[in-house]
Amino acid sequence: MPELPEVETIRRALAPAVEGRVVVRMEVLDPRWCEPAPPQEVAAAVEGRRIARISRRGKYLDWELENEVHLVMHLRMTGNILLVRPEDEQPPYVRVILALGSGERALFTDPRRFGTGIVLLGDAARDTYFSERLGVEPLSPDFTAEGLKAMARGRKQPVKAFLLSQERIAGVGNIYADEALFRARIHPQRPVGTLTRPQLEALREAVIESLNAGIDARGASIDDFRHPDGARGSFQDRFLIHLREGEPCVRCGRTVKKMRAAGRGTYVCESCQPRPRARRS
DNA sequence: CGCCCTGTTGGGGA
DNA sequence: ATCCCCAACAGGGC
Repeated sequence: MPELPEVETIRRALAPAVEGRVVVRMEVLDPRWCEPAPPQEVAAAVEGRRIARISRRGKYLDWELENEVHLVMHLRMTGNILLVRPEDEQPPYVRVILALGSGERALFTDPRRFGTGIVLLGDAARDTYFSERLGVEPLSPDFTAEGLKAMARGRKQPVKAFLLSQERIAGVGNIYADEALFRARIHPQRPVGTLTRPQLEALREAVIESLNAGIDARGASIDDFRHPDGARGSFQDRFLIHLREGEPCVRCGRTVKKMRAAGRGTYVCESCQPRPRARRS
């Protein structure tokens, strides 16, 4: 579930509920979560600190605590944050517990245990961590056609792999990449360097539209995060192309195909998104 | 019932 | 750069 829109949804729901509160205690139940740092070291850096702000960069969630202590989380594929009251039943797959006082706790749940967390001391350390891994925020004014053009120039890399590379554009995952390519009518295996200026502009707009559609699809109420299935809305309803193998394309009616691109399952309408032919860059 | 495949992520090695 | 495998688990198909 966590691509940029899902993490942003969690951030919006969580922020008003936890900002200003103190992390009374932190329990890391799965040591792998913060590897290689020892869980008690992570807990010690966090405990007793007030939560100043919940922010997001790419698919990372940043708990900004007082004194520039950052608890940076990545939910990977199945991670989620739940806010539970004392009387609530403990949901399954809890990996980390943040006790916020008065019995309320924020839980990091994750069936597959791919999710991770790290403590970064100082805003500069946080900035470095992100800038080493993440490129432009697609929903920011920095995401321009000129920038896209510069990044794409001369590259033979398939456009889908390009969209998925977090070091270039931060936060676009498998589903939204398919969605954006469908909206822009571009085939996933098209070498990114061969895209025309109008196509790059269409792609830029399609990325933004797809991400916003994901964010808007759901009201980010904190109540969504008070039970185990919180914020996991019906998935396929929000997407025009993803998980539609064998079904008619919503635009032309031809059958949606499933293929492999950039190592991931990829859905495409070969009529709306014609296969690349010429091999130039 | 059991085996095999797939997957919303990213990192590492060939 | 690029492909493949891996992490750990659930769910579906056969």
